[in-house]
Formats: sequence, structure tokens, C-alpha cells
Amino acid sequence: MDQKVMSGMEATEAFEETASVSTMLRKAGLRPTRQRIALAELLFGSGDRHLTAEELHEEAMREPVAVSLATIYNTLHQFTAAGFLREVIVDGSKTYFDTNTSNHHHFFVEDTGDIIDVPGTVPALDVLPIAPEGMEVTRVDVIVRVRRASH
Amino acid sequence: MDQKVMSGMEATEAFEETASVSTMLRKAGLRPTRQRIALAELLFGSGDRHLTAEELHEEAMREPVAVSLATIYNTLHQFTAAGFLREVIVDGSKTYFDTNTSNHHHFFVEDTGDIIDVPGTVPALDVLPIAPEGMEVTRVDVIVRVRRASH
DNA sequence: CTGTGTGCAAACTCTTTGCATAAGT
DNA sequence: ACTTATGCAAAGAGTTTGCACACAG
Repeated sequence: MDQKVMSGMEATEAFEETASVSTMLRKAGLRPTRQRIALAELLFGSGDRHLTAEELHEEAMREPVAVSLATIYNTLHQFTAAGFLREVIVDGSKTYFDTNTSNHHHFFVEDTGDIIDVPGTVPALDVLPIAPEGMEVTRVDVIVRVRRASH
Repeated sequence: MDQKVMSGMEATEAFEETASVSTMLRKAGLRPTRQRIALAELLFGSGDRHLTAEELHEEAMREPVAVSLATIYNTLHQFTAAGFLREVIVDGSKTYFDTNTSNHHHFFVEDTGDIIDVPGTVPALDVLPIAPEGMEVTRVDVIVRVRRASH
């Protein structure tokens, strides 16, 4: 986005996008600060995304409104608590955040570290065994690890 | 296990256990060192286990043959490469190793960090979608996150 | 103004690595 | 002897934290 004042249609669109993001943040009890608005636009501005904190940080640094890594982490966790994001654990080292919070599962490409949504709803959930006595299921994560076919 | 010399039946059992562990290690191309034998006995001496490096290290420190943390990590990875262990990723921070390498899935108790095997073979695998073009599935991990029932 | 949010740097956890010493065959 | 394994301490990656300053309402 341009740092200069925009005119006409563009300005209106940008205003409306920012306005809706602000509303979303307020509903979650989060002050719509410059940083949070910028991050929300990066995260939710285009389709489903799977990002690490570092990746989001790199994107944010290219924006007019720079955001520190500490704020990236704060924001990712606040957005997760607010239900805007879902944490995906596929790799022992880094944590991925998924902008698609609906019930779905993941391909994890081992060579590249990419995460891809498994399309459609997986019926596996219904088939799974009941939790141990006195326990309730909070979530089921299915990770399909894939690699480039060898032949 | 006692540090003193054992007699009769016990000594024979211990010898045989060590002997079979040594054989197992040799077959995997690993020299049966004191440390690897001690760790193998801790890991495989009693039923299915789910351990982190730290947990195994604590157990190993109580043994007559102490093992450094670096060796714990080396050994866990070598055992995994040899097919004696399977890595389980349920938590972003630490890595668990499972002595049950057969095709099964896991409950993860969020409150305590415990891992429990899901009994039986889960049919979810057959239902899962095909990998993206040019990709082949290496493994499917299913983690059923549970917590103490709230009511 | 008042309280929440942000940024920096330091701290922390888990894991890996380099290299000298020890142990297995 | 010859080679591989071990242990230590240092380094590394990712993430969290404490506190002064900045900003939103």
C-alpha cells in the first residue's frame, strides 16, 4: 500500500477494508492499533494462508508500518485466542498459523516445509475412538506428511 | 537395577537381555556401547513408552551408567533411523519418541503433556484424500487432543 | 489523561555441533 | 591400532519476557 494519500475508489476501498478490520478487532476486545491492523490485512487480505511468525515478520517489514517480532508473536497469539487463527503443529521447531479456522486437515510437504489444506471435510473424526475415561476431545489434528514422488 | 554383582537366575536374565539388545544394535550397524545398551534397556525393557529427551536423560542419570544429554539426542535419532523408535510431534517445543513403531495414533493430554496410544488400528488412513500431484504420502499423524472433562 | 500496546534487548528452552578424550572391535 | 562414540561446553533457532516509551480512546 502507498504511503501517500490515495484518491477516489482506491481510498474508499482501503478505508472500508481498514474499517472492517478495526471492527473485527474491537469485537475481540483488541484495540485497533496500526500494527494489528497491518497484520490483520496481511493475514486475512488474501485467501487462506499458513505462516510462521518469521514469515509474517518479513512481510510486515516491507509494509509502511513496521512491526517488531515481539509484537508479531503477541498478535498471533491474541488472534488465535480470538478465534481468527488456528495454530498448526507439524514441525518440532517452528509454529505455523492457519487463517482457515474451519475443521480441516493438512498436507505437510517435508522437502519444503509448505503446508497445504486438505480439501473438503474429512470424515475421520466420526470414526475415531472415544477419549479415555474422564477426558474430552478438544481437537483432532491430522497431518498427512508428503514428499516429492521419488520415481 | 542393583550395582552389585547379581547371582543365579537374575544374572542370567540380565545377561540375556543385554545380549539381545547388543544383537539388535549390531544389526542396525550400531556398536553396542554401554550407553546405547543402557538406553535401549530403559526404552524397550517395559511396554510402550513415550518419552522426551529430557525424560530419558533423567532416567539415565539414575542408572549406574550415566549418559550425557548429547548422547541421549544422538541415540534417540540413531534409534529412530534404525526403526526402533518413532518421533511424535504434538507440541511445538519438545519432541516425543514412541517405542511403539506400528501404525497407530495418539491422544495428547493438554493439561499434563502425557501421550497415550489410541488402541487398535484407525481406519482413517483409507478415507484420506490423495496427495497433491507429484507427491507421495510418507506418513499420516493423527493427534487427538484431550483435556480433563470440565463438568 | 489513563491504560493498553509496542519495541528492544536480554533471557529461556530445546536441540545441535565441534572437538578432545574414551571405548569398542 | 583404528575407528566410532561420548561428553562437555558453546552455539543456534525459535519464542518469551521485562520494562521504558508511544499511542488509542
